[in-house]
Amino acid sequence: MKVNFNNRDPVYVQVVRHFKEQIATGTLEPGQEIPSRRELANKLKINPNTAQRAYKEMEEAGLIHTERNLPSKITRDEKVLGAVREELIEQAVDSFVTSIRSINVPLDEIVGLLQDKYQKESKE
Amino acid sequence: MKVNFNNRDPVYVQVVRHFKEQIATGTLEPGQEIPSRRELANKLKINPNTAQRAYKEMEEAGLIHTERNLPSKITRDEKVLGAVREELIEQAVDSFVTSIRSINVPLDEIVGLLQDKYQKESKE
DNA sequence: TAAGGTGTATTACTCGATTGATACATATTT
DNA sequence: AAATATGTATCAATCGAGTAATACACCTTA
Repeated sequence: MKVNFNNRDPVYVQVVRHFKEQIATGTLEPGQEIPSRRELANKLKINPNTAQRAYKEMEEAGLIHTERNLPSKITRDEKVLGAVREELIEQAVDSFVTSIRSINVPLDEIVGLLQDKYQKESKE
Repeated sequence: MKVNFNNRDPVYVQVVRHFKEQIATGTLEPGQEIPSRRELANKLKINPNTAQRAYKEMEEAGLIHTERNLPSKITRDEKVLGAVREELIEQAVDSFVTSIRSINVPLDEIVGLLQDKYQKESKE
């Protein structure tokens, strides 16, 4: 468990994003248990309330379930789980298309740039 | 002159972005005069200081030049002008690649989505 | 000369999101 | 029963970006 925090976005947003990525890539599986609020807070060196806020968002989005004091679990709802990946992708594509179109960049040029950068520079 | 403001980003950032887009697409030409701070503020219904801040950013970036009280002008420095387009594109591509890669989306799938959306939905 | 436009600097305020402190009920465990 | 861990709710504090108020020097022009 490791999250590369940036200084722009709120911590709780980045935590949610991180879980969504884990779900989208299958690293987190349906029904899998996740750390408690306080445990997560310890690992990530963040305030427990911040962890709670992230979990609350995910709970409301139906991504996780919590019963009493038992460990929260990733939902088994395939529909919800599938939508996570689609949502992340659509969001990225939409925002990208908006940016690019306002500069009138030909599609060919874009695809070329993407191919260059996609596999490359996985490092840093 | 019309800027579609959103509620996320600071106004002065959006103003700068707007000018950069105009430059990148050639709508604003080298040496062309731009409105005074107060005039722009009137048109866009924003505070004159906000306009000033946007112009200051552009001045520091070398995008515009200001002499005394004369109307500010778009720079004639071709190097700077060309870099604007490249910067906008690179920024968009980088951010997109980062998003997409963390979800492990195959490049083929991406290109398909892009082709669908790029020409489409110019409306809304 | 007076008036009105310009760019610019300094300062203050606002305002809201984000984070943190604290408390409470429940459940489990020892 | 006591202790500890859990989820949750409420409230307070912070804190900094963004915006605004104001003033000043300059120039042009009427």
